[in-house]
Amino acid sequence: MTTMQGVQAPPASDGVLQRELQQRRPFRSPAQEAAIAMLRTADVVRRRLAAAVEPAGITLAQYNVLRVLRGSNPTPLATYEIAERLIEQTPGVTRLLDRLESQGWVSRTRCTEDRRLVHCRITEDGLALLARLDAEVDAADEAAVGALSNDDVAVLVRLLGHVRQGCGAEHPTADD
Amino acid sequence: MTTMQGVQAPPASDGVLQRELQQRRPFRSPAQEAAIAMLRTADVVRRRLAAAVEPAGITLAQYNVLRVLRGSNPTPLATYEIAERLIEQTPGVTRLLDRLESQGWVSRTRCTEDRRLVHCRITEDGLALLARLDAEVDAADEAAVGALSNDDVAVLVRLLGHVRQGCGAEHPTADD
DNA sequence: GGAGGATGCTTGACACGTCATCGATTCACG
DNA sequence: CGTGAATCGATGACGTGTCAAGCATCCTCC
Repeated sequence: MTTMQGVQAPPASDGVLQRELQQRRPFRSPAQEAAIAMLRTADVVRRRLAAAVEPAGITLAQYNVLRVLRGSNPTPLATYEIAERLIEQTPGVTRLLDRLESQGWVSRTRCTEDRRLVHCRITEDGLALLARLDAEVDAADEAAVGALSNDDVAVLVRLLGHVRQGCGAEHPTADD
Repeated sequence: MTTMQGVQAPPASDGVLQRELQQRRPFRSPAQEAAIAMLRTADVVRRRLAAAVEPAGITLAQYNVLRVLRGSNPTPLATYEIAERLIEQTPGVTRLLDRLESQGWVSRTRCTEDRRLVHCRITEDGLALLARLDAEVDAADEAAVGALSNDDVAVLVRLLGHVRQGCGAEHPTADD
């Protein structure tokens, strides 16, 4: 890219990250530093969210499915529609739903008009569960970005959007 | 207050219904939007990196272990030291090493001075594998953040660093 | 209306993340 | 010296991500 660094990556954040890491060598490029920062940060945020949700007996992946279903409630969603709306794409939605249904948070019925489809809805118990978790999750979100000003949050969201576009992946960012 | 919307209003006490309607909005808070953006973006980036690495027959997690070992080469690392330096913390390093060793990318030897430790080193074949993958991985990194200016990359890295600190998680992440 | 293809879901296989536990080894302290 | 705590690692169990294959159902086109 630019000529300013050969092997030496210019410190995007004055080398703080690098120093924490006890790295013997700097990042090969700013792009690499950014990619690693994104993966690590998301890992930390995911952990934080999972910790907020798991005391209730569900995993973060299950929670996200419930959020999607709450967002469409009372209209049911087909399994593939849930998959499309999840943060992390996965063909494993069927199994997530298996466990959610066995715990009573979700109900499934075979669609009569198109028997290939399975209509999924969140139950009253599921809604109550989410309502109980909202505060915890909001707190986790706030903890994650609380150190940032409103402007910084907006900038962060915008830059991340550019990154997603650059990776050529763009599907809706929906949940509730 | 909230604009009514005639979807089958359940007889809820005001708070409940209002909450439902609020959740029809895209995001409940800027913090939530940012958290979701981070998770989704990292997912996209991880996919891109995994695609760059898996044609060579290793997973992204295995690749990251090899990168850590290359970073310390020729000094061997104990298993727990590898775990500390991985991007995503995991107690499963033993199993990652099992597969890497069986494929010949890594060699392990029981430490003679402290028999609890297992010294792990990357093999010559492992180094060659990484050398072959460097270009692919660099390209993936560039693809991810290529849409951003250098200044934007620096801003992104800085903001992500603040988020990590806010989550109160600081552990090392080294790779090469 | 019947054949072929597309669609939606399920299942199986494997790797990984996560937690709990256990065995082996080392070290600190009495 | 010997006991007990701490450390390191392996292992088992469970949920999930990922790919591939299989099955039922629908649709299109002949």
